[in-house]
Amino acid sequence: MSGSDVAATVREESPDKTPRTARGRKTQRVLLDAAAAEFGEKGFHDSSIVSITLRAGVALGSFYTYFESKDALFRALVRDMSERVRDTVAPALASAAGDAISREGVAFAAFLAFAREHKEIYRIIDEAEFVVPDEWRRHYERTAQRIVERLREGEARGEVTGPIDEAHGWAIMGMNVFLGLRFGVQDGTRPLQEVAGIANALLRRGLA
Amino acid sequence: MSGSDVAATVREESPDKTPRTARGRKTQRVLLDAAAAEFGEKGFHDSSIVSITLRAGVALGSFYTYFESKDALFRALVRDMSERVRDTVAPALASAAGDAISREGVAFAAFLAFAREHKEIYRIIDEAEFVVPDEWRRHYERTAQRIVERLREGEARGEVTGPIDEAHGWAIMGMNVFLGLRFGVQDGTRPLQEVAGIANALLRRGLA
DNA sequence: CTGAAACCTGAACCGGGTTTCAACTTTGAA
DNA sequence: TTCAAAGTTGAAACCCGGTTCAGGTTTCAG
Repeated sequence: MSGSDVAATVREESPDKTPRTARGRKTQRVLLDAAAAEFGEKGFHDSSIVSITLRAGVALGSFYTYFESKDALFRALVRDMSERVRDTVAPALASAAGDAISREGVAFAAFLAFAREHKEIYRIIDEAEFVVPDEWRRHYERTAQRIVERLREGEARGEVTGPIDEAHGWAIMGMNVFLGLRFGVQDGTRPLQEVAGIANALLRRGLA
Repeated sequence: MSGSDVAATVREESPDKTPRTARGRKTQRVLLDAAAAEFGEKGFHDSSIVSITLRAGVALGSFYTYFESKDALFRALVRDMSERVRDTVAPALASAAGDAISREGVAFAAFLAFAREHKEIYRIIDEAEFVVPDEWRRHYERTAQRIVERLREGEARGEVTGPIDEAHGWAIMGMNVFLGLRFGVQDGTRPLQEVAGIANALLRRGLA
């Protein structure tokens, strides 16, 4: 997350908490990174602000200079993660050739690689369902929407058979998420292309 | 969950807590039901044992006659939910005709209907990822395994093109779970058959 | 009918974690 | 250089909820 993104996210929640100096921005950044590590390891409820500030090498009280509460921190973090996933998949997609379906394969492969590298980020978004449901919803709605848009472009080019529905977005996203969980987070050893290949064949031709 | 199932689940965790009399079994049942409602509404961490016992109309201390801890209760509940889902899908499948793929459609439709009727159960299983990860894993591994087995039977009958992989199970399960979330829990108004139809067409022929 | 086991009760214990706050230090614009 | 604003600090107030426990009540096998 860029500094300005953090600021924007925080401003929405609590206008006064935005850092005014370079020193302040640095401290907020350190807290955010420490929080990502902590939440990724222990989950939301077993993480404590004491432990996060300890990890960040900052006094307990300083936390409340930049975040209104533990929830607000988690919210900012989820927003950050969501953007990171998007910003990882987008460039992979930009440089990819092929039809709409093989492009979905590229997107999934990029996501899977990302999940393997950032298991903690993956987990944070999942837990958002219970901690900050609106932020969680926002993430998945946008992700599904992006899939639908890509498929509709493919539909316009005659690469996929329409009509493309919102349900297609959610179905493919669900596929990707669960495969990412199984072969990204739980088991990171299976060749990435093997999994992506199976998923893409399913998407292209179905099982019949 | 039948009484014996509860007993079995609890026995694994804490042999002494099994109720010995009819009165005891009734109290445990009341607690379990109150807990399901409470967890479904508030999630694990915003639910309290005080509130659960209040809801159940039972003294706080009685809780510990039947459950070792809040976690143990949640564990028993997850097991219960998992079994209920399985026991709802199985009979629908048993009386279904058609090839392996349309049978998956039947299974999904049954699941979706179930999700609409028991949103709280759905949510409990989701949160298990963070509260009782082993129980959560058990649930999804078994669910995926069942899908794989059904597809392999279809493969043997030449109804689907193999080889069927573990990844197929997770992909289809992910699809079902996310569609269940979107069109079962979030939006319960869209015609069930419409969603099931889209999912099944995707599964059968893909998008190309 | 009887008494030991099972069950019920809720006040109190207890640990942990979030949040506040008042005193102190650093920053940076004028 | 100066000083008001921004940032830092950590002890402690405060709150909450899981768990325990000792004493009373009910059940049911013998």
